[in-house]
Amino acid sequence: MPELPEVETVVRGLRASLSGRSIVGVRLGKTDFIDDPVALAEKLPGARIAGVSRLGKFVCVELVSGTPATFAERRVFLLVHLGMTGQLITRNPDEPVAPHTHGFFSLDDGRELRYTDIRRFGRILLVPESLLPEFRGRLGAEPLDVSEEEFNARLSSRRARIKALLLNQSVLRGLGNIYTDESLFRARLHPARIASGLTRKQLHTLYRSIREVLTAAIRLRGSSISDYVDSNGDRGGFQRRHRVYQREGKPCVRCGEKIRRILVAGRSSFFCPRCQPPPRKRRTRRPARGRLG
DNA sequence: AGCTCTTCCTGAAAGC
DNA sequence: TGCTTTCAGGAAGAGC
Repeated sequence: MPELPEVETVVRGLRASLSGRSIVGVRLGKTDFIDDPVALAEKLPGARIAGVSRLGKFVCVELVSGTPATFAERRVFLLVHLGMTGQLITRNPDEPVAPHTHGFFSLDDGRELRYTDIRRFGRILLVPESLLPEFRGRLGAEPLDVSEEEFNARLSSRRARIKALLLNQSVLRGLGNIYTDESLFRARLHPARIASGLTRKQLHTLYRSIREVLTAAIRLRGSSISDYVDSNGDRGGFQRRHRVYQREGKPCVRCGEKIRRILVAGRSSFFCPRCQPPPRKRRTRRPARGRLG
């Protein structure tokens, strides 16, 4: 499932191959995951791709229509969220089309950018330049850009479980199930720990761990555990470095204890019960047994 | 504020 | 073997 490192890898590939190209045509299949398919088909043809960047888990394609010298210039951003199984790949039109390909964006050099998404949990939307700040504002901080001070401020007063907060895109944008589990393992923090109960030092370690995990994962071009491939259709390599994710029952690389899986915030959460000790059980007030308890 | 539950969707895996 | 059921999961929305 594409998280920050996977999306970053896709973005780097697209930036290299799409920058300066123009979109000359749009063909769509199923459109239930597209906010406004009509607008997409109307506004994209003729637009020049001025840049490709990443906004959390969104691929952000900057499009410019019209001639720069005229008032007709319009800058819009094509935002693509890959969901669980989304793929953005550049192909030649004569190459075979993968099943579940629902978007074809023809380019002026003869190639096409294809969007494939088996489960259609992805999302495609167009955001005009004027509304981009608002869109960005609804998302949290970039995990690799956020300062340690802001990171602390966003977590230290929250009473939710740390895993739920790390997954929440309005707290930090870009982390998903794989990288929260891997970061928490490296920080030796149990996923169900309450954020406000963490010490300064634990938050510091977590901050560092997230950076280290994401940086290493980007270096290996992401994790391919199911459908993820980059913009060339190539798999990533970080799945070989997972220390807890999908390793239930296997020995902890640090202490040998069996990795466990529990549900936290409705998500499978993998952790080492020895390296990441569970939080103290919440005191449940029970009626006093005797007269004075 | 933050929890659980539900919905979307498909294919893999488990169950029978 | 083959059909049916279950499950996974990012995000949003409902309801508590």
